[in-house]
Amino acid sequence: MLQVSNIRAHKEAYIKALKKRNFEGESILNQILQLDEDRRSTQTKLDETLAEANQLSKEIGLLFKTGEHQKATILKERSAQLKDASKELSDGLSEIVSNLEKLLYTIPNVPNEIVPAGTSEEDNEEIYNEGDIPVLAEGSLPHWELAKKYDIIDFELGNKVTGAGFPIYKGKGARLQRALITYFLDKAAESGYNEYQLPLMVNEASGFGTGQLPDKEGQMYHVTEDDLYLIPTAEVPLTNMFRGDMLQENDLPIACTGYTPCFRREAGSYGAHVRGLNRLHQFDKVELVRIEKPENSYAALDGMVDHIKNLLQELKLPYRILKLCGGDLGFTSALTYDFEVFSTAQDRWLEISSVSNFETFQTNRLKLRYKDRDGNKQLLHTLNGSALALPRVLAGILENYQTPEGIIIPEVLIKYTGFDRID
RNA sequence: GGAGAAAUGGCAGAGCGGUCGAAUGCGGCAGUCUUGAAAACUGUUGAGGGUCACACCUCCGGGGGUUCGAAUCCCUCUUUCUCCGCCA
Repeated sequence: MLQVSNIRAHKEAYIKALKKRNFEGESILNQILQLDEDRRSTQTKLDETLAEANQLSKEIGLLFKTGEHQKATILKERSAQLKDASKELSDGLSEIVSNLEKLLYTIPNVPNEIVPAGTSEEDNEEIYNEGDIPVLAEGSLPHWELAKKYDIIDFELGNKVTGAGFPIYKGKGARLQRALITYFLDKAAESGYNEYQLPLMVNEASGFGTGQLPDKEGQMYHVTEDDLYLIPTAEVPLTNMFRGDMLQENDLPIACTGYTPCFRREAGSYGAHVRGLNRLHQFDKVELVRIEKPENSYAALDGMVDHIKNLLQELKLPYRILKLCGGDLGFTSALTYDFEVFSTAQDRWLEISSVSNFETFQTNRLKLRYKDRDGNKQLLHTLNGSALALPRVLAGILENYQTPEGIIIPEVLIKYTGFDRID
């Protein structure tokens, strides 16, 4: 959520930047500024009325003490008038504030100046790539065929137990998953991230804090009986641990990580591109979250990119990094880099990580601030990134490491899997 | 799930329906003293809105009510603790 004070100060720049994500902001920003004016003037009137009522109450109290009941009764009438007036003003104020917030919720984050304009993923900029795309032997298979051939992932069984999009990993498939999780967590610890084990359901306030609510309820599974939401990513519990906090300068930066299953409804996604592990309702992911002072957040974003690069180098998977264009940028993000692994047998790139700086967009909702050396309170910046999302990494490993003798396990994983080949 | 008790500032802990945004202690910050530190002493120290700055307004778990006036009374929800039940 943008800050009204910033909208006032940078209106023209914001309108221009929002155009990069094809958001026409001029009229809505003007409405917001107008509502904010109304808010303040109504608040002032209300304050004056309440001040008079407070004063009056004190006088009435004194009159009762001195036994001047008649005078007190006269003042009580005035007090009743003030009460009516303040009721009206405060109702009006609530309505203005609620309208103001409704508008604020509809505005996406302002893209960073280096974000390219664009309308879809076609316009994302490839900024880096690494790793050779292997030339596979004749008869090489897509990962869902390999999964079946080696009996390591059972899609039908998951379909039977739960439904489409809930695969069951079996045997070496399950162990490979567990190996990847441990490997990713160990690497995160090496980079200074503190590990957490998190709730998989969150309350409404948390969904709101990170921007899943309101409006994007459809992405999350909702447990209506208890009004809880299954997390679509560990970002939600990780970031919301700090909701409402006032941190000290020496608490910063905060770097935390957690492995969780992630649940996504993905309503309306069907077709060939969601086959196999490409898109699931439940998948595993190790997530990184950082809370940074504003002046450090972009350096921290680069650090996260380096961390993920290192994972892919060690796994020896061919990958590329994209800088998302305005049209493809998530609602809450100011700058996002996507990592994609090449799926050789499918001949397409699969997104396996998304790393973003949200600047103050989340912290403004979370009321997450710190006190700087001079005692000034400032909103912090939040960042997060997947490191990594398991299913597509698994897909990449299966497809890129397939040989006629079976699937070779990447070197770095062997100490975690305890086997070096799936056959 | 049932019965009872509680929820106050960073923490601990007072608080009669009317100068209570809230005693006191600890902690934090600043100063005096000291070569330095500790101790001692003095001062200061919640958040949000608003203002050039004051004034002023709001907040004592959340919401509602009674009253001229509520941290204080009533209703309700949530959470925590104790006891009982159930349970990996």
